[in-house]
Amino acid sequence: MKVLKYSRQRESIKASLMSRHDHPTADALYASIREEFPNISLGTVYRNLNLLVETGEIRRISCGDGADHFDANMEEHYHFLCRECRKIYDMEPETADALKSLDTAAQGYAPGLIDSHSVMFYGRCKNCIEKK
Amino acid sequence: MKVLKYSRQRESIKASLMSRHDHPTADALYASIREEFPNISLGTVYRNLNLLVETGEIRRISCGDGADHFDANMEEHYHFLCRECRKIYDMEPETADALKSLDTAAQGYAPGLIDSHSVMFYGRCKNCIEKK
DNA sequence: GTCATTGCAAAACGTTTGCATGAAT
DNA sequence: ATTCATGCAAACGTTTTGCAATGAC
Repeated sequence: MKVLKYSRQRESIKASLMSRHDHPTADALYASIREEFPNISLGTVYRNLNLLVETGEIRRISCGDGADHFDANMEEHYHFLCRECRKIYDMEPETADALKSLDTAAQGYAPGLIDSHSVMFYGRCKNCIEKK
Repeated sequence: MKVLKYSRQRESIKASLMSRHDHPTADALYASIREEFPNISLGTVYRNLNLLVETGEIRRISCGDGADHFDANMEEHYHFLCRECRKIYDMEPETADALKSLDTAAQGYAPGLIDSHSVMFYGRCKNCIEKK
């Protein structure tokens, strides 16, 4: 098994992601990392994001809008993509019941092993509804 | 607003998708349509799949495995992607409660308007768990 | 006749990879 | 000294697009 070596680029990528409250794409993250590391390459950003996902330090959000998004918040929560403004919202389950039901619904498919951190919802957000 | 004209290619794409129980990608669908329309182009398949999604006749499944998948089953159900075998399963909510809780959890974000047909779950399926 | 749809090829997009160089252990 | 990580550029797979020709209405 491969042993990770320290790299300041990887640290910076993780730190940058942790400091954000949005859910940036690799490219958006690349743009902000460049302020600190003007020579960093996009390939390095992708490679390290993949590593960080593998080690469970960050999470990948594939919402189907073309590019993957990333999130350093590893607490149990869902994501909601507004199909109108394309913004991704964090979505905490309102009640323990909601969570429990999700797990129940999942039992038949992957008993005890569902990765419920990755549930994706789609719709139209409050903001967009009110603007109409 | 654009008015759709009849096209046998579009009909065939929809019919082909309706006849399948899996969740094919555009490319997989293209391969099977080619048996009936040897000259159809991949661009046409993509264009029509997009049209059919817009009109609500079929559904797009973006599970983050590289390519979008499509589904002609418009009944309320979720999808589950096994991260090991990469198969997509249909996932009927086990109980009305599970569904209700999902809707409840969604109220704060898109009251009454969440597209709950598109909830995606991720994990490891029973088959893959048993094989270990 | 008008305008949507097609096939084709090229381009666009997000992401991965090969390789020679550099950094960490 | 070994082996992982980097920057760069090229390649990859998926999807979109421009265009002239065809088909639906």
